[in-house]
Amino acid sequence: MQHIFCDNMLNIMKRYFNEINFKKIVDSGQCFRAQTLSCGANRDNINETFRFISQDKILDIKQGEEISDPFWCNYFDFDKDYGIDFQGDFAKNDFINQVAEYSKGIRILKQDPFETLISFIISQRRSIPAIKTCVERICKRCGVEKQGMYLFPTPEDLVNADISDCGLGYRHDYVKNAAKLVAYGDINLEAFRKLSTQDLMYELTSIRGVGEKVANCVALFAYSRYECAPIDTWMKRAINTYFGGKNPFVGENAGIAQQYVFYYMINHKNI
DNA sequence: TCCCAGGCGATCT
DNA sequence: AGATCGCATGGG
Repeated sequence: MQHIFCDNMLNIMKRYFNEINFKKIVDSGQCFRAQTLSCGANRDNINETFRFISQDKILDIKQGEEISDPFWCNYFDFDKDYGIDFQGDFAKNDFINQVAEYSKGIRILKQDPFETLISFIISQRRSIPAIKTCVERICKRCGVEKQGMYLFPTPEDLVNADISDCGLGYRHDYVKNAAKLVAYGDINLEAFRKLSTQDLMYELTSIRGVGEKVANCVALFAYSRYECAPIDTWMKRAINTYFGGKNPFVGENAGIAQQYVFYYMINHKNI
């Protein structure tokens, strides 16, 4: 079976999935505005607060705290059983074990489609810190202020604002064009939810500045298409280093396996 | 300073 | 259909 790698990795990981790890999610590269709020010296970081922003909601939460708000339960994908009991032989793989241990607690978020689309258009050929800087700039430029934070702009906000000095580079026109498509109703990101993954990918890649990789990110991180596995420079490196150049990230949970490997890779840059 | 970053579109073979 | 190239900017 082609997707045996992904199934095996989830099989390993199910042992660990009794707790979400907010810190890892903040640093996982799937969202760009979540923060770890610094909170004085504590060597165990036991009092760290994590701040998530989605649509017009802000959540401050500490590790171990319960979430009851249905909005955030949905955001953190509580309904998805990451401990799926896959069948098939278990091929012991040292790399899979390392990744599962290292990345345990990350979940695939259900983010706002417009924010995800714009953010990942901006993401191309940028480092994660640089993406965060750009996204924060456009929020501050034209997003609504709330509790000292700035919400991600609506399509209309983005169309009407001058964001030419937000450091977007050649992606500026891509962002403006995508915002116009949504603001003018030429595409309906909510209606995309009921498309097949194949049709969703077709619609997303028809937007200028959206290729296979960015479309996969939007499909996975906004529309929960777990079979979509974005392959960027880090994932290419992983494939070449650990899988002999053959992409193992295929199958119905490929995107989840991909995200765990991605998190491992960006935190092991010396390899 | 130099290299590279969650790539894409245009333009070739 | 595959391979190559230019692209704007910021972080390490």
